[in-house]
Amino acid sequence: MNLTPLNERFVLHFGEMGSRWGVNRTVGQIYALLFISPQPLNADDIVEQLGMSRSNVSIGLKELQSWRLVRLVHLPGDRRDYFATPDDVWEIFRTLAEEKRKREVDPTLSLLREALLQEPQDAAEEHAQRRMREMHELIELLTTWFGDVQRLEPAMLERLLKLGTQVTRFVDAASRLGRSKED
Amino acid sequence: MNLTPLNERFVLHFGEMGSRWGVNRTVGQIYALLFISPQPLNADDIVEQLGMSRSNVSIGLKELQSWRLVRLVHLPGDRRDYFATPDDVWEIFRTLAEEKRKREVDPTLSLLREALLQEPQDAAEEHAQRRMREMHELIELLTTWFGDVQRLEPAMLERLLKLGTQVTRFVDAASRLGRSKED
DNA sequence: TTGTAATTTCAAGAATTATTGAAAATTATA
DNA sequence: TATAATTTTCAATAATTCTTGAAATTACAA
Repeated sequence: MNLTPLNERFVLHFGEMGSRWGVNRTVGQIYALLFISPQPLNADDIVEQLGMSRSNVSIGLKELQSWRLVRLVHLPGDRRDYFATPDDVWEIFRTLAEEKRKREVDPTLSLLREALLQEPQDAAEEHAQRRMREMHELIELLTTWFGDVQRLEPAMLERLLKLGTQVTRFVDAASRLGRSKED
Repeated sequence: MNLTPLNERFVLHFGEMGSRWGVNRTVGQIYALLFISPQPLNADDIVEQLGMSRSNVSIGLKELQSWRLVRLVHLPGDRRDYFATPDDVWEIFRTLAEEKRKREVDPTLSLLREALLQEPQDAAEEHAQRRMREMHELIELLTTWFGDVQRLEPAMLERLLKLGTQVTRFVDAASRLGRSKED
């Protein structure tokens, strides 16, 4: 691996964590390398710096593109494909959250919705369906909230986050004024 | 698999999704079964209903306990171990979030903190460190916020979520009054 | 077009992870 | 303490996923 100790450490860490995040080691490493790189890299740059096969890099880049975590860029007078991560870490977070929802949450929501339409056949199924309803309501609430909040300007989102639990004061006030959206 | 079609569907889905959540198929299935079960189940119940080996169930239950997603219970006059998921889905969500943070976020925060203490050796490292700082700040902000909010009463949390982006009104108001915690 | 550079696909082997039955260990209680 | 019930561990193998070099495909420039 052709990196300074500091950068190697970072890249290796992302490789290791990759498996916990649902991508393999090489995908994690490629992402990490692109994230800290001062300029876009082409596949051969990545091969050279990470010491993995060209085909592996090709597959890994495809995977990262499918997550919309790296974008393809072209440099003038060079026909090779270059890759870069978005500059704005808020945008990265948003993309990651959207993709995770699409892959890890939405299929479950669909299944639950479908299951809740069935007529329970006995007491056990009735109980199971009640549990599924609880799960569905929670996930629905969380994802709806997240989808709404995510659409805020990064600056507003940042302020909201920094405010933290202080917002509860306002939530209390809103409740007293009967202004909360539901219930 | 010894389940009604409705329940089997649910259990199989969790098995499939398991790999995306970072657990294997059997762990996902065991969790799903316990989640919808009207009463706690022992290992042999699980073996019978899911048709997997006793040892696999033992390993899967250990894994779920390490996630604090199932708890061990004992029935009077029965020495076998029974297992159940918490009743409150909010509690389940909270546990899941805490464990995910511990396993998937905290190690990265540590690494970033350590990397940011190093003296950059050249321009490239300086840029890399700047990127790591951006990442660190974002993750720190998100996890701190989440940790705070998570400690709220479920009822308050639910109200907050249902309010959604409406809170931004109050955030605006707070800013105008110079009351926001920082900056 | 044709030739070359660049990228992707593929099939094989390597590595990792999951699953199992059998044996061992643990636990409760007679 | 001995026994029987229960749970865990382990080592073998099955299944899956990853990695690779070579071949095929695609994109582009002359």
